[in-house]
Amino acid sequence: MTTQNHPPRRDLAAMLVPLGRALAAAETPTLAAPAHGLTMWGYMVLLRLQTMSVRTQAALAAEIGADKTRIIAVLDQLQRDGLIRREPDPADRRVNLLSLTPEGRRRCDSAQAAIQANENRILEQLQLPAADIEAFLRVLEALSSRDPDEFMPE
Amino acid sequence: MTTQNHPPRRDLAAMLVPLGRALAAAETPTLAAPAHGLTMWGYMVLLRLQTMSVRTQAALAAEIGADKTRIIAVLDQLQRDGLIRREPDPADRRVNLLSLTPEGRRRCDSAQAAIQANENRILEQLQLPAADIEAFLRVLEALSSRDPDEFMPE
DNA sequence: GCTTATCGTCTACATGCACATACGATCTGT
DNA sequence: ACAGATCGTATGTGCATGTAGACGATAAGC
Repeated sequence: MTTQNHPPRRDLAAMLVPLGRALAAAETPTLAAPAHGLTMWGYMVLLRLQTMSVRTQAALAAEIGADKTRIIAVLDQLQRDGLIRREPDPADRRVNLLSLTPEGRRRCDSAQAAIQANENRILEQLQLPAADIEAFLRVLEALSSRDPDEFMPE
Repeated sequence: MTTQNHPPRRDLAAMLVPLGRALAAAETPTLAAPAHGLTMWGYMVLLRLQTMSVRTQAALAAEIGADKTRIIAVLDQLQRDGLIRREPDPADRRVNLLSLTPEGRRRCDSAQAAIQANENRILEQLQLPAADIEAFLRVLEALSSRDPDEFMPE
């Protein structure tokens, strides 16, 4: 490797924020389509519960970067649509055990398939080597799994 | 018909949006520090003008993903601080030619250096091969330079 | 000259969200 | 049994932002 200075690069946040906004805007119509009928927040919740069920609403909210009070209406709607279960924990009846219903999992998978198909199309448009794309996803995954506090300067 | 040997991956937007939020939050205190005295929007404007001067405010707003009316107060402040020039185009006196002052360039470079130092620290924490990081930045750059309209599904 | 369009600016309005607070139900420690 | 903490919920406030319209100055086409 040449120990040259990197070419002047733009800031991560200055690139990531508009990019995230643009991709989210591109997803919205797909999610809102009658086949899925999801909001962005609702989809975020389903995605999170897809991995594993969550014990409290506060924990769920923190994990998807939402306010504790913010997701109440979201959960109400998802439950009304029969996509999630919200049952009080028999061991601690203050907390709600949150999990996906079979229908919720189906809806989430279907929406995710449509969205990832579009994302693959976008990535292919870049005309970059597949190895680059894979490295990109690896780094992105690593960054996402970090605790945001570690980003703060000392 | 894509190859299916990838592990199930999360959605790009679902990863990028929280990540961008976290990085932006980490940048804010650095920008607000007395040495720089910048808001996030002000910094965005400086970063954009750092590359090249822009002919109209509307174009600048569109390029950094802001509203046309949104950046007026931002430009006012930057001009008051002597960081940008905003002179009416003699060829079309409706539009304002926007450019960085030497002091504006200095301030932008200084802020950017502080921010990128922190970003480099974050990237190193990931303990991933340097080639992965470089590929990540390449793909990110390519995605950022795309027209957001190309992200929309047909 | 007249009409139409564009740019920057200003104003008003609606919205989405974070933040704080309060309350009832419930759990925990003593 | 009692005090304090926690969880879900409801409510209000404030801020940042998007959207829309109107205005004056200016430009371009007929």
